[in-house]
Amino acid sequence: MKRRTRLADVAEAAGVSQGTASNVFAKPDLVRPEVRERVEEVARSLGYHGPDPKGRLLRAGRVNAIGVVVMGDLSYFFSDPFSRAFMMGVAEVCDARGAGIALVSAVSRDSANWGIDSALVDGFIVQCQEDSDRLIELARRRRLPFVTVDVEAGADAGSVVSDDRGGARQAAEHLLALGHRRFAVLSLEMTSDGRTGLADRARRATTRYTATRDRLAGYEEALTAAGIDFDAVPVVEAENNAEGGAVGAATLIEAAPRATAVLAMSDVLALATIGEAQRRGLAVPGDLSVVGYDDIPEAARSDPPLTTVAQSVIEKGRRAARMIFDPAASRHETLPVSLVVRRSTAPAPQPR
Amino acid sequence: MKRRTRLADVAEAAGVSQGTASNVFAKPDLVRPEVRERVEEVARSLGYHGPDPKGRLLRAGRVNAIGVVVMGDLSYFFSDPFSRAFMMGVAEVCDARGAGIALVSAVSRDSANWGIDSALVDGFIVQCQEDSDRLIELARRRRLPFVTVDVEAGADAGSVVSDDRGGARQAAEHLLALGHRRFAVLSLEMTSDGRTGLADRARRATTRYTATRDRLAGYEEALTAAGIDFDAVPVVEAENNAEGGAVGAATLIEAAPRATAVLAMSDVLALATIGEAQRRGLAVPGDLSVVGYDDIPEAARSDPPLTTVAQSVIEKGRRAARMIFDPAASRHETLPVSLVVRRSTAPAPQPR
DNA sequence: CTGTTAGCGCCTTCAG
DNA sequence: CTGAAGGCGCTAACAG
Repeated sequence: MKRRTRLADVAEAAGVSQGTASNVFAKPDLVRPEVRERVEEVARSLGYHGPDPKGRLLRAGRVNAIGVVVMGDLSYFFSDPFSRAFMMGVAEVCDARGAGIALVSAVSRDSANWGIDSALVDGFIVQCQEDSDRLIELARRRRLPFVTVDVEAGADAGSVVSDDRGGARQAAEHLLALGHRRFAVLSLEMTSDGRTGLADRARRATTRYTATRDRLAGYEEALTAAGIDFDAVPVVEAENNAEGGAVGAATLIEAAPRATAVLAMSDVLALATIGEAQRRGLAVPGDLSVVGYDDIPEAARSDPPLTTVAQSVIEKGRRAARMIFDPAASRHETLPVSLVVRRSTAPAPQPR
Repeated sequence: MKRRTRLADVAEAAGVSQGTASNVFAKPDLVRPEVRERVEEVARSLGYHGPDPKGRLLRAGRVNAIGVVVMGDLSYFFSDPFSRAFMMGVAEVCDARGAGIALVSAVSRDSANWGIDSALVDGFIVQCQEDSDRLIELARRRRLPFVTVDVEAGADAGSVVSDDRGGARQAAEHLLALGHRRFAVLSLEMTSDGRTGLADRARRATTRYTATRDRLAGYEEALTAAGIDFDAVPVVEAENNAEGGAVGAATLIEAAPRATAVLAMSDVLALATIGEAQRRGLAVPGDLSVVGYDDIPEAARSDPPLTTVAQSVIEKGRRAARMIFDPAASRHETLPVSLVVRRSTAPAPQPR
């Protein structure tokens, strides 16, 4: 036996037309019971177990699944807590619609691979870090609905972003309200060149990662409005993990020994800063106040618990998925953020 | 404009045959540069951005993606650490092959939904809980390669299981060696009826989930061998999440106030037990020793760090995925488990 | 109810 | 190198 049996074989063997055979499986009520049974009988004896979705697909045009394009490779994706929270939101919406989720890695260049070019899906959700992301271009080529996350991609795509600038501003305003005047910023990476350390104004102007850019802008806006010269505030770039944060925090504390407040662009960096400060005998928040960003679960359990800016990653996933399914829904959403005040911030110490 | 432009339209507009147009995109070297450029030019002006994978699929027959059938719904899947680890293994293999991953929810009943019947994939990995799983039957109908995880499905399917019974026995033997004699078991669910709470012998006899059944058998084997009447050991069934675990742990502690050792069938349940014990002023391991199962990452970071049975879930994922891609690979594998002793277990407190 | 017909979009022969 | 033709498996539309 060469070929897998298909619907036409069954139809022929049962002496009915292909259309009728199709109905036996897709719309059984339309077929007279005796005919139906004969066809089913023949199908069984031929080892045919129902129509192949591949054929149906071409006809129907819809896959009933959406593709989620992940940065980096698939196995990193499953190890990343943000992706996970995001996917919970996406999955919730897909569950409700009976849709599937296909994971698409961004690293594939070869068109033989399963990638944005070749994935069988009805639409894409693309997580990006830069406005001009190559992935957006690829997704656009597919002419399928797609939504970008954390980046605005233009009129043809939906987008879900969170109010990074506003969140950063709130963090800075909180510290200003506590009387702080001498700040330092521990920044996420600005672009993909792997550079870390003190970032001067020229370096900051090259920022391509939107989250970094917007949070920086938010800090600047608040401090400038309070009459502080932002160019005099040291900004240190660090890799967003515990080690990178410790290195960055050390650089920061040495560059700005008189600072009383640190604005950290992520909780991971903020927690590393607290650790480094304590190692050097600085009390948090007694000598140094620290504000983070993200509100990861660890933020509530640290010592002291971290004041931070909370964003709902799950909600981001929900909105993104909904945009794919509801073409009528709003195309661009900005999710609010909120400042969560815990105990890593306190009034500025009195100058002596 | 009614229809999306397709390859045939481009070919016609460019005055070449469809075959040539196809080659322009799939095998550019085969086509004379001047012709190629003209076709590309026409394609651009028509807004055609390359062949649609849907058409290719039917011809090629391969999707280049595997389906992972998850128990329960998709959003639960992303919240479960065990699934996450498993997927890291699967993803690693898929990355290496340039294959994609499609998530298929098991709950779908409607054939219009994306389910095992309709997913566009080249093979399935099915995580099951019961031998006679309905999912296995559905997967078999698709006539695609499939492998079952945690269950042996028969000759036509591969399978990857781990030595649950042996692992459970080791956990119990460890506690016995520490001198414990008064045990309690916090069990995973026994079947799909949603029931939780104390499970008597009759209830236990109805167990359909293989992991639950085998671990229970392992505990029983070890305790019985040590002369302990397993029927007198309270067994509480709980949902495998933080809330369910807390409820179950509370029930357990109340049902067996004198127990010195808890055998928990998952780390999630074990961690919940530790939390609940501490909330009630019981010291772990001073008053109560707790052993988990799985060795999820959180187990090493808990307070106290959890003694548990490690199974390499990542490896399970790797093996399962490899079986799909390599029809020649061994079809049935049993992965070993190992006891990881940390600090949630200690010698039994002296009876007073 | 049932049969016929005509594609869905593409790729791959096989001739030229 | 290029063109013509057939078919991958199925279903919707339309006649009987």
